[in-house]
Amino acid sequence: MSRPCNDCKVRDQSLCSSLSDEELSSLNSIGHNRKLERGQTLLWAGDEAALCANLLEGVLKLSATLPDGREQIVGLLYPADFVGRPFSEQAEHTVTALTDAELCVFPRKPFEEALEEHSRMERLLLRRTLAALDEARNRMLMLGRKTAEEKVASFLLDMALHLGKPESRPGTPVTFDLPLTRAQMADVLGLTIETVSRQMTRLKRAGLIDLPSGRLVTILDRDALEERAEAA
Amino acid sequence: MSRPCNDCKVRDQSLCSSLSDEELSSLNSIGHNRKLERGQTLLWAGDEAALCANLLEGVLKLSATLPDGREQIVGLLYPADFVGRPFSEQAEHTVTALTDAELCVFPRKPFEEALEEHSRMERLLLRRTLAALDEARNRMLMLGRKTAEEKVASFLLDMALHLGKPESRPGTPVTFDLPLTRAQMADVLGLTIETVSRQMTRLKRAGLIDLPSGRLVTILDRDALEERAEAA
DNA sequence: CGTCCGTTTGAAGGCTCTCAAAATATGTGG
DNA sequence: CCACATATTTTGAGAGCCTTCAAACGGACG
Repeated sequence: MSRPCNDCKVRDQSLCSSLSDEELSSLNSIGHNRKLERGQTLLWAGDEAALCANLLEGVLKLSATLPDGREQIVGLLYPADFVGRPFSEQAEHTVTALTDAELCVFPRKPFEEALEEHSRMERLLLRRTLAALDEARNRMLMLGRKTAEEKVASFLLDMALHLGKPESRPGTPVTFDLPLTRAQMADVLGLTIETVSRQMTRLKRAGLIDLPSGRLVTILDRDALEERAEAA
Repeated sequence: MSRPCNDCKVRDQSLCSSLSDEELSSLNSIGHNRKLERGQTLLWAGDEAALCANLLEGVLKLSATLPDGREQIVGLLYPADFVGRPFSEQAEHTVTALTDAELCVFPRKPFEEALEEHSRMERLLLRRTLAALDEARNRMLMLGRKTAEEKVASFLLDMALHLGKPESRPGTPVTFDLPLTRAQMADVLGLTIETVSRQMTRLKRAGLIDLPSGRLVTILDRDALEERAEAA
């Protein structure tokens, strides 16, 4: 058995938060720790969906592709998020690490049994799946109806929520390190690299954000950014 | 109590298919039949999510809007589909009838209790929600990365699947009556009315489809349409 | 210090949108 | 059942946003 769950970084945020310590140790016996390097793929769309997991650390992307190679990132996963597709023989989307990452991995079949055995966990997964569905649908609005500037602004605000320091005072600048390249941002937003880059410099020149170096982003004027995110 | 479930059009396709006859009658006691006219809205985004339902007949749209009125249809619901958002105080998306429709409606709170009581139904809802999530994400690929022609071709194939006669011989033309206006198609595909219309006539002139009258569509060459749906 | 990868910037083109009007379908009242 | 009014769809012309193609710039790493 791998490392005891007491040390787990996401013990009380992941699906496992629904389990008692005893239940947890039985689940733990079928799971094991796994690390991914940036760029490494955990599951390929079309392949057997062999496993499920809790993400402990890092950021993953979920992506879909067309036969000619065009790619769309259809979801981003953060620590404590659930990974995988129970009850499906085949993975529908590809799961790849955007940063070095760490997971608690379960073979799918035994995990499905654990779900049926631990109804509180099943219930929590249902709630999370419903929330993920709402989120995916909201992202459809962004993809179908927002302009390039609105898309980039929305994306930056979303990243700030996930990566920014917890609750700095409103009005205070927030800084974070983007885990995505421009190409990956483009694949999230349904744009091209060049368009993303141009919109970033536009926002910078407008004084709404700063790009100090590398992939660092500082949000200087959150309110103005929010306005541009949905053309009030 | 409303009409007995034995007459139900979707008794063994809806969520209820997971219930025994006795279980069903207890659920039935909290549900009632409701009809919607074309254009009528069942739930408004932002309002209290007061109810859940099984769709018995007709087609519904799920939509999201931006403050300035731009709209995106984020999902279509067909008979036997589940409607609503359990465990959420607020509806995230607006639900509106595209055709006259009939539902079996449950107040949300009692329905949530029924879910917890009938674990097979809860499990089935989980599976359906996971499938809906996969579908929503695939639609993100369409919105973000497909051209107008590919979007329209994909849409027509999708409609044929849902509305076409069950399993006509491959190669045989399929005809169906679109439940959506051009404007609604545009809102599904993230395009404008005019672009949708132009792509439809292009496909017609190319001999892949026919538009006999009104909203009737005939798919003449399914294979060719599939090729244009994802630019092989 | 040179190479490689990612980012930025520029110029031109094309796909889709916008604006506009004609054509067709739908619906209503007489 | 027809005539009119309304809504929807089609078609056209032009503009604009984003893409494509290309090159310069910058940072990381050997």
